[in-house]
Amino acid sequence: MRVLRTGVSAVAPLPPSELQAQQAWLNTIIKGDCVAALEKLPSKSVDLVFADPPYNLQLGGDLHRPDHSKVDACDDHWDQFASFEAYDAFTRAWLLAVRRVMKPDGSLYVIGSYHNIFRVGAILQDLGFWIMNDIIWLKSNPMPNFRGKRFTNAHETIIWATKSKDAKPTFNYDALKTFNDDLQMRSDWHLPLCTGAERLKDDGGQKVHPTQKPESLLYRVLTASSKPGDVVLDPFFGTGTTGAVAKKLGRNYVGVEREQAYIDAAEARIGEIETGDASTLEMQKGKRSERRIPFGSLLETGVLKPGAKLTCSKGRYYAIVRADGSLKSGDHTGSIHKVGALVQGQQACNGWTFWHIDTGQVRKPIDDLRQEIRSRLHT
Amino acid sequence: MRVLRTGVSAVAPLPPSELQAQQAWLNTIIKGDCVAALEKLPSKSVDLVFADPPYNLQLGGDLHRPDHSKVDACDDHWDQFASFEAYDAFTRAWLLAVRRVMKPDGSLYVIGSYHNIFRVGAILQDLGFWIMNDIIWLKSNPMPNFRGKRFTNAHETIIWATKSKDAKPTFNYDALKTFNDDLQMRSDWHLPLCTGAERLKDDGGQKVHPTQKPESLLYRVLTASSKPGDVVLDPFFGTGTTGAVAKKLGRNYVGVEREQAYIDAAEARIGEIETGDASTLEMQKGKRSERRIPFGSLLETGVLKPGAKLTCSKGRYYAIVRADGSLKSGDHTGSIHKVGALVQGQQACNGWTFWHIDTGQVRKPIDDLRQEIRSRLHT
DNA sequence: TCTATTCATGAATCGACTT
DNA sequence: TAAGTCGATTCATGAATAG
Repeated sequence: MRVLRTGVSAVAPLPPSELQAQQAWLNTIIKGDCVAALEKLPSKSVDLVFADPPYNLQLGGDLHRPDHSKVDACDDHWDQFASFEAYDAFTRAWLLAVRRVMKPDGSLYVIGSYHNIFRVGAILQDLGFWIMNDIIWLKSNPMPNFRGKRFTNAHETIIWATKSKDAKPTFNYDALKTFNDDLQMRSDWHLPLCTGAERLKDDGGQKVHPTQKPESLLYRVLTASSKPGDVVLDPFFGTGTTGAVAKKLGRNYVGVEREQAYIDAAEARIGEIETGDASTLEMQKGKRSERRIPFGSLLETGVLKPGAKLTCSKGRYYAIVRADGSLKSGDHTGSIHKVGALVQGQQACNGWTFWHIDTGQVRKPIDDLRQEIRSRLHT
Repeated sequence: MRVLRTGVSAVAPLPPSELQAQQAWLNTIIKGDCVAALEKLPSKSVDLVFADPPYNLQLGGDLHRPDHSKVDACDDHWDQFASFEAYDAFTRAWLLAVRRVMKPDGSLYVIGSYHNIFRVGAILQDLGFWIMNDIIWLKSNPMPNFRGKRFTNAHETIIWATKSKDAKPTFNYDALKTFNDDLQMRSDWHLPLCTGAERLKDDGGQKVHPTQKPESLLYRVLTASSKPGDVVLDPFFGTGTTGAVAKKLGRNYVGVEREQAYIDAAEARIGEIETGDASTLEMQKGKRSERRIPFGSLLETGVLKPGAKLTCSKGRYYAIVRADGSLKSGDHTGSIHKVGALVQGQQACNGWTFWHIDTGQVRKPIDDLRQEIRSRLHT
């Protein structure tokens, strides 16, 4: 087994120095176990690490959707660990290996879900890493919760850490602020899942990797915490999203991956990428559309109180607001929309404009109350 | 020092049983250290716990300076390790105390930031708690990052956990869905900070508590994971947001707090709250909690007659109703569910929504017929 | 060619009750 | 306790298909 593979993308996009040009591992994928492979790299050689380690999901039996189709779960062998202890030992080992190759002012990003991220975060702290932020990737289109037993798991957590408290990592504050319409970039990132043409598929049309990350996510990480010519390491390279974005943005990458199938897909993918003129590249922007205010917010915020009486504009129908945000009108209960439709005997109804509330001498639609909350949120 | 304080709000809002009315600690604030105070409570007596623990018990104020100014604290590895260890020991102690008083199917919510939440989450898992979700409170109006060295820290993390993997916690799925305009509730909650009139101020206009949580946050937690009459514990009661919302929503509360000033503020605050009346506190129920109507009832009541023809929504499949409540479709016979599955070649099928009947010009699911019987039974 | 409808799918720790 | 039965349960998006 060759330890170093020189793939189609072996030429560094932007080697800023003679020294880097001599390093054979730049812009390659190293095949093998993460810890062993990282021993091939010199210490203090990496500016930025993005790590998407196994999440250690502990799934039960099969899960079916309401239409009885089966959910294609992430049940690969590499995600299975015998115990929390085993997962912790694995995590400590790769974090130490990564720590050695990081430059003193380098940055580390680790992504995970509630299954593993708390263990990763605690171990990071135990090893002396310094957490700069935790960042929330909010998925605009997550998979729903089919059984109605939990909240829709609509996000993942990313930890940004440095090697020590004293580190002074790259942080392109102004670039991010400009990108974000002159507002500071926040710790919540609204980005869609990796789907469509970006999602790598095999000949059979099946996804190549169960957990391919969107390029928009890496784009934001690299834009925030690296400079052109920097070296970006991904110790769990998978199908190479990190390498693809690094090449696009004129950064050098180095990946570590165990599965040959993923390496092949990644090399083909990165080979097709051209390093762009950075000024022409555009980050995928978060949705800035006006946020939805659910009816329940009127109760949470106290704008409306449980027991309040709502009427239609003419006072012909009425309903009582219950604490959980449902309405009750005679035998009918349900959302403002559902009850609005039921009392009128119609198929559908916009509860926001149908239901009114009497305040003093004025009867106004509850949509006005929502507007009040919106203006509060904006200030 | 009195261990039990019977404040202005000592009367339980909704004691559902004689037993609870006899328990002196219900709807009181217990003054003292969290672990010691919880020993006064019987085991398995609490339905829901909301905990907002200190972030830095032994770490000093270092971690939380909003201006990120350099701290002159000892930062060598040993001290750092010792500090985290002390925090971990504290966390383990109060989580074990809470675990004892939780009912087997009770829920625990813990809120924190990146400074402490990873340690809390890992310890939760180590102690055998089972994480149901992590929830992100997204602040619509967070404090900006003044120095431009990090992302604006615009969120906090809440962990929802049960005592064990096998627990079956209260989760008012349908109420939350109705609350959220008929979309299932997600793990990201967009809520503003506690400001304005809701924020408790002392005579000098200074905020009474540095980290008062908004009532909207507790409203959602209690709406999700408790029922009217439940017992809600807050082991770090502060100025009593948990108690205030519990009383509003007809839940019993019990708080633990060390600082007399906070206890005074909380008792005054809760004393002014009025509990909503029972009908408005009723939660939107799902179908599962409604009375079961077997298919045979449709025949018994004459809503459906033997020999009736059922079809799927598109009319592609059909079946004949037999007098014993079974269906016959070609060679397939059996229950509405079994025959529905068989004709589609699937493992399972909800016959109530799969099979339809033509009534005049409308084709409607037989579930509607069941609904008619239900409403008849209610009147 | 354009529009409307249907279909597929994404890191998921995803029953409850009776016999 | 284990097995069998009943029957509850999904949102956003893009691609494919139909009109």
